[in-house]
Amino acid sequence: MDDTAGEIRPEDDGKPRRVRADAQRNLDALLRAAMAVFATSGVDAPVREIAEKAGVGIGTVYRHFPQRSDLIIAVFRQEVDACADAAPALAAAHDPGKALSRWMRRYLDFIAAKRGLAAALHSGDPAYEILPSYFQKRLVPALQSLLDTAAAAGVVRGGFAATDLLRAVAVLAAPSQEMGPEHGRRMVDLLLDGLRYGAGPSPGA
Amino acid sequence: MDDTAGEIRPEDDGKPRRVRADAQRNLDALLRAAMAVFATSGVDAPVREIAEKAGVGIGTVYRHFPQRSDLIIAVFRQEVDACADAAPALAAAHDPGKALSRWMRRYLDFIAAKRGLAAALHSGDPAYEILPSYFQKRLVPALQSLLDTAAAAGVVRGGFAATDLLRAVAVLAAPSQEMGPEHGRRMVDLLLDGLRYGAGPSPGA
DNA sequence: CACATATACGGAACACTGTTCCGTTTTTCA
DNA sequence: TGAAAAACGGAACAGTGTTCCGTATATGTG
Repeated sequence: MDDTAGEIRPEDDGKPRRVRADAQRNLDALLRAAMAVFATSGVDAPVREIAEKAGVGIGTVYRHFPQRSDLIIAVFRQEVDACADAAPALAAAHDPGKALSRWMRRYLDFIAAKRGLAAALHSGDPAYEILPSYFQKRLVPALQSLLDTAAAAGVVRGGFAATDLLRAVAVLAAPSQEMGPEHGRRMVDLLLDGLRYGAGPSPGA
Repeated sequence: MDDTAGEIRPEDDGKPRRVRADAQRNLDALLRAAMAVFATSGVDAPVREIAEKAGVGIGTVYRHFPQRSDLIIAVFRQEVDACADAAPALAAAHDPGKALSRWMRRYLDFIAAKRGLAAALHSGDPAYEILPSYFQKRLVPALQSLLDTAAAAGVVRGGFAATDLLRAVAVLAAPSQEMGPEHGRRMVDLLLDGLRYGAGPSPGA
């Protein structure tokens, strides 16, 4: 609600000193390093590896993220934000149908990269309990606006809930068997074709 | 294929010495202790805790199960076997409809107790790759025979794949939100009611 | 029954985690 | 310029899984 993207600062009030430049720089480096390491080695990667890749000491990691889960959560939120923010950008750059399909691909890639994170989410650790709601809060409006715009333009059917679509893709992207990434893409394309079926300029009948 | 239940011995060939009694006793105690601890604390419980509960040293655990995952796999296989073996037992003790519904409840309880294990399965550790196929190999025939018997008796519709039902229950039992165990039971009952709908002695029309 | 030996046991020791702590360094601002 | 606040770095701690080997014991034989 208060920090959606960009630099992260706790407060901007009448405090005399502002956040030190090196602190902000290290925080950014940490988030970037963590994102890369999590994508490569999963969320169980050692903290020391992330610290080394970011070029900082271990103490610095724990200064910014008191618990290991705080770092995971920060990366997750940042990636959710990036995915959500992609929606208006795509809507401005493409026609409604293309914007919708491109965003779905974007979302699919996001989910597919979150293998290990899904396991962490359901691990029972209460630290992660806030993530699903954040996921919904940011992504549902993003997709809903794309859906509404596309429906208004007559390229897809209206009246379809963004939540259902998000959940469907998330489940489809799960690698239960050794089905490659092709599978997820085909299923998402199929879902979109389903939305296009029966679309028309006038929503009624 | 070779050891379905009961005592576990690697070979029974012409070897002069048979398995030492204390070894077998400790192995049984370990499996029992591991099952209890996994159910209580999840599959991430410390090995030392299991060793202590079984009344053996840590070295003994690793003598029987060289890797931590071997112990998890052994417990899992044992519980899958128990669930699969319950099918013919229930079929012999109850009428087809009752046997089917009781087994589904039994299976639901099995799945519901495996929270942490599901996370381990999808952790990418190749040691667990054999488990899903074992799961299918043992459980699909068990449920299929119950389904066929019930269909032949006319209490449920025929032509329903056991695999789909197993997967559906496994997904429904997953605690994505904070829905209690009641939710899983209601959904399973609903699935069974669905199977009963339109059932009759003659499958055609 | 006594004994020799393969077998199994137990737990100290090792390697590697996440996390805490505090002396040192750097940045900020008067 | 200088002092204080802020942040840094990494040694040290606590708790994992795993290995190793001296010790204890069950087994089969004379």
